Amino acid sequence: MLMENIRVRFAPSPTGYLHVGNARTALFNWLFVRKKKGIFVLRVEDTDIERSAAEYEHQLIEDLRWLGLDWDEGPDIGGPFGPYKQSLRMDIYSVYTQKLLEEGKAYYCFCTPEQLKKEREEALSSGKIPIYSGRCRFLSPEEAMRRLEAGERGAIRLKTPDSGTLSFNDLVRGNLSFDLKLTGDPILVRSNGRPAYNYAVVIDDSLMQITHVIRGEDHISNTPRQILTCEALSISPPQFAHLSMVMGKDNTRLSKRHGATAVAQFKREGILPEALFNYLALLGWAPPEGEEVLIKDDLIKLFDLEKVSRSSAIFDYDKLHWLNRQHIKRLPPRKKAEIAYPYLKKTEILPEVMTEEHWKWLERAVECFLEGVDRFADLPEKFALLFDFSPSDMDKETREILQSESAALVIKLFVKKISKVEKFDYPTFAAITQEIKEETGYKGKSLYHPLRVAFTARSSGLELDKFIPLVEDGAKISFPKPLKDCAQRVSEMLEFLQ
RNA sequence: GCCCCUGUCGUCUAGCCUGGUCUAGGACAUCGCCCUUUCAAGGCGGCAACACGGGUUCAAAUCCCGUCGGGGGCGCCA
Repeated sequence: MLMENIRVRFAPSPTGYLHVGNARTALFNWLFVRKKKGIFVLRVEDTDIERSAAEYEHQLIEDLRWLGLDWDEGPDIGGPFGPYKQSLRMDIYSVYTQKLLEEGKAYYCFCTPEQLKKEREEALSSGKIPIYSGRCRFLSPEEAMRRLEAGERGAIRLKTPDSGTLSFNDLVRGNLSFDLKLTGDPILVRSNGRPAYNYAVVIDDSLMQITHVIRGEDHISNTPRQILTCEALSISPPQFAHLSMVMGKDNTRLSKRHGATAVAQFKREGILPEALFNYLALLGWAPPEGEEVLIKDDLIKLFDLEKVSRSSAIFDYDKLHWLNRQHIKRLPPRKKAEIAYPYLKKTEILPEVMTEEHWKWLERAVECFLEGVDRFADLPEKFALLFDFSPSDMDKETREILQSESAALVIKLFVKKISKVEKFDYPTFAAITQEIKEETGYKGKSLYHPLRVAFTARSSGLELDKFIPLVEDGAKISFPKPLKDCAQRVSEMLEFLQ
């Protein structure tokens, strides 16, 4: 028997791709509940038919799973308190609505949206409180019935107190209190018969026995309304915890113009799910010990909802990238190659069908190039060092290296010597350069720099002890675009020079 | 306009509840040095913050008040 039966939920509406802000909310819920060994519920809030789409719902589930979250009850796996989609729960809500109407705790409102909008604007411009006037509150039930029967469509509102204070304890912010005269009668059911968000959540959370509601700060001012609804329904409200918002660099809500915001986008760029997971957990929370590179199990152990920051946090792409590098490093070589493959196949560096020989080579190549790479999507560009060798496209800096006094001689000698060797590898390279060094007296930069350029047509890149074996072995394997070996490269370079 | 939340290095934060141990700690970024046949990685080091103004106190980042800044909300959106 569990001492406390903690149940939390993540309740997104399928109106767009999963945003990192929402992902963080989901993650904090997950961390909290996994630590407490409770139940995580996924519920889809699709009461707004105009904006919801099935396509988004699938994407949402996929993104959540990719991030590494799992749930114990949800629309895709069912559970004892289903259905887990609000659009499938319409008849449930109406039972409660009937009850509230009968008890006189809710009433029909026939004001039109246009009328309400006008009133709101007038109130705002004259400095008054822009809340519902309560005009229909005093309509008798008989009058309401009459108008309904006459074909008028009405929304249903909750009758709320006109004065007093309502306060509740927020798990991250402490005691919060609100002046009830500033809270108008909220719409429970829209005139199209669909429940409004604030109403549906209350009923669903109660029926699904949710004990802790962990959500964004933008819901703080909804909370009094929801507690009032609980009271009308005679149910006890859950505990609340409101998380701060995620901002962009300019301290406005994180949006597309700041960079990637959708989980799927980070996935596409080659951010590891464990890195995004790790980063999101660090956004507004810090582990007590100081070590920040953490995996899920560590995070579950260390997480503490009450230690979550109350102020908003700016999303830092640099730190995400750093964490990504840290997590990439921890991956076994084969895994890195497998993740890298799609990115390289897409740019036609690697073939559709990979032999074991390809994989082995790729493992080595990826191991070399991944150093200092932020995301897997940056890899094709790095591989160009191997696959694109064109002396005619060299940049200014590279050409200058070739114009140094040592360059022509070193390359010429090298071509001569390499033509005599059976098998070229790094030790051979070392031997040849040693000979050139002795013959010409050139050493260090003046010796190696021209050779680097001769091999790569670039002034920087991999270290040659890594580059040479990779190219030599790669040249023996078939690729969509063949890999030239070193001998060929140097002679092409010499040709170009003359 | 009104209400609510929030304010420690450029950024994420530790410390704040339970004043002194804070000449404010860590991480990212940045800068410098080392390593190195370039770059990166790695190692070492530097720069850098208690929003402001009043109180309370022997003593305030920590407690109180005010100001200012930032965010959110005031929907038949969620």
